[in-house]
Amino acid sequence: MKLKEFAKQVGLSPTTVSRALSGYPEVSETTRARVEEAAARLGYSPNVNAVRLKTGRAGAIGVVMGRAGEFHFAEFMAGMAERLVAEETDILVIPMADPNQDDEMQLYRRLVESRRVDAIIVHSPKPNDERIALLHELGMPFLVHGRSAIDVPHAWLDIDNEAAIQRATSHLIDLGHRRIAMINGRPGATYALHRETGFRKALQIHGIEPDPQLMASGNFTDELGFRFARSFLEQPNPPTAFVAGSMMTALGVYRAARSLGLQIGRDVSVIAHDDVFPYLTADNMVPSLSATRSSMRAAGTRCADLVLQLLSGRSPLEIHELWPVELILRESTGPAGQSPS
Amino acid sequence: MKLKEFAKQVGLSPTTVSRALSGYPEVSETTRARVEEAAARLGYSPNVNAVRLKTGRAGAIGVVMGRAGEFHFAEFMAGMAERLVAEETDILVIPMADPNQDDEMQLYRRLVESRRVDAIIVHSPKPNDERIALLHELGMPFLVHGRSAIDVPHAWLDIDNEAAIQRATSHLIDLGHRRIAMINGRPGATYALHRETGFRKALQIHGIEPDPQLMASGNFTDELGFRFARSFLEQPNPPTAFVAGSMMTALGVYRAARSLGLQIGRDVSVIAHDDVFPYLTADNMVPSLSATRSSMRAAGTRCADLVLQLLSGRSPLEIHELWPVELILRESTGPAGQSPS
DNA sequence: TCTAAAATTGAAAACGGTTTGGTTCTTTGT
DNA sequence: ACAAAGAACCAAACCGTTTTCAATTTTAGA
Repeated sequence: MKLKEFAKQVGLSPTTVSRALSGYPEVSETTRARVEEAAARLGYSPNVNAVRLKTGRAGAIGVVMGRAGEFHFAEFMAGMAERLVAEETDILVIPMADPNQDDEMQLYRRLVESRRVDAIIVHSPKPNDERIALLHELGMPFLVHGRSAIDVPHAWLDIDNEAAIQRATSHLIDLGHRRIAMINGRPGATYALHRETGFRKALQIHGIEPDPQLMASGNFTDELGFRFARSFLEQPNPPTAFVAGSMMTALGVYRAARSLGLQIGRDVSVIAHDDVFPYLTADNMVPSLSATRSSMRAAGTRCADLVLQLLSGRSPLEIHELWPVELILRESTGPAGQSPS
Repeated sequence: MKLKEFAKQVGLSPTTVSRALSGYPEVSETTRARVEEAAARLGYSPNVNAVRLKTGRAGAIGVVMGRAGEFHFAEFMAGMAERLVAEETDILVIPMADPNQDDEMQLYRRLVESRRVDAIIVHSPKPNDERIALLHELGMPFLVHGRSAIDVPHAWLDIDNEAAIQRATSHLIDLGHRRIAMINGRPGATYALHRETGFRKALQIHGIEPDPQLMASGNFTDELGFRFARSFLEQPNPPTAFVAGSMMTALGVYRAARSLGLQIGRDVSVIAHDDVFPYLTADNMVPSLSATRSSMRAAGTRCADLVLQLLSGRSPLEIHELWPVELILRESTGPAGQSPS
């Protein structure tokens, strides 16, 4: 059913019908009601592509998906979805071909030029992130999930990784731990740097020298969690506590400790960062996992919200949110005992 | 840069330019080369919205995302992305408001009417799935990931859940297990029914009566895995083996067994279904997990491929793929010993 | 060399809406 | 009662392509 046809049925001009449905004020309330009723009854809805062409709006927010099937991704998107379901806006997932640098820039460039999205969400930014510079230069509205030190105005939402890890580490130190290992996320991303800073600060405040032998980084997988933890624990002077980057990493750390006959919470303490997944909860691990916690889903919801604000004209300069992170203490952390021999 | 303007720059009519770029045969190769060079140099690319309006194509495949942040989802999408990155097709994620039945139908109806997607992928179908009937009725191309018994022609791709679980169960029986528990997925979905059938068949062939007290179903979370396994193991006549629906379920089962001092692979055997996640591998669990394995990512890639075929005219009736599932035996399965007292 | 057929190219009409710039019909103020 | 302002509506232009149909140029055949 096309507008022209529909308008004829209602006995009005296309102009008036269009205005009635779009909520313009210059149409009387009685006609508006009549039009809306008829639209519902006859099943008329404007052709999206025509609307988009005319208005220049794409009606979608773009999210570039990396190759590594990040398990955070689904949660974040579910969160976005929660906010966007009421709007006339969908989520466009853009696959990233290669982790190749140039290609990625090309991808963003083409995405902007193709006008398929009204805004873009940038994930895991680096301190000096080219994507941010590019999007700013191209004039595409965007929101950064995470933070960048780049000198370009941009909207962002991030969790306070530094404070979270500093607090977690301090807590371990307060428990008497002196040799603390850190398994961080992929190097390069700002969040990993922030976490490292938080870690180092906590050590420094308590006069502990960080040991590069106890610091590692890589993807958030149980595999790496295990490998790093195991190799640390097999060192001559092993750590008594771990700060782990993710739930999956923590699973690996648990496994490594167990494989060496160490009891978590007594022989070895563990704190991990928990993005809150419905299918794997820190509370349920054995022993339950102490964690710095921040809901990835909530972040998705809020990011969607902020992007909508951005699109309705709010300045990116006003949109900066730094979320505090909870520290939930459970059974995986305990006082440092005598080093197990 | 608009077509008209660009055409003028190249010294050709918009018609010819459009044809040159779309690969039509009636334009000479020399002009095509010239146009393509100029397009690259001047950075011209057609306005997507205009193209979509004119051609009626949306250039996107729709995937409806349920509320439960399924961890499978990201893998499947990553797989789709792998195939679609080369095409001019993106993935549109449509958030589902409520798990409410009517609402879901409304959602699909509106999605089709809005012409935002060229095709839809339907997940976790039920034997008599209304969505399939609706999409068929509305004439929207779609592919079902999973299977439905509904009497409506449709393209589908599924893994052989029944055979997989039957084989897994048979293997446990061969090892001497007689009391085998099953923790299945959400009731209602065909895949859960198929798995149950496979389970029952294996028992029946060996003359074992299925015990409803040892069968449960629910979301794929570690939480439910733990709860069900724990309650089963605490029964007077506990199971000696488990068939678990997912990796997360298996984590819960492991935990439950450990919490009761049972050793997996000796006191209790476990086989789970593994969708192959980069961040949590069956091989790395302790003890390593025997599993029925099928790559969710590969399914995503193939589904994307099949949808493209569908869109280029292949009949849905020809598109039926049933993937065999591997059974990988590892340490979590062993001969049934004497019942631990 | 001339003509019919084939290969290229272009002009203009869609595609289905939104929005500008009137036009007509009511109100309101005096 | 009359002009001016306001309310409600409409005709037509436009968004940026693709595609039909027709015109022009080349090529091939005799």
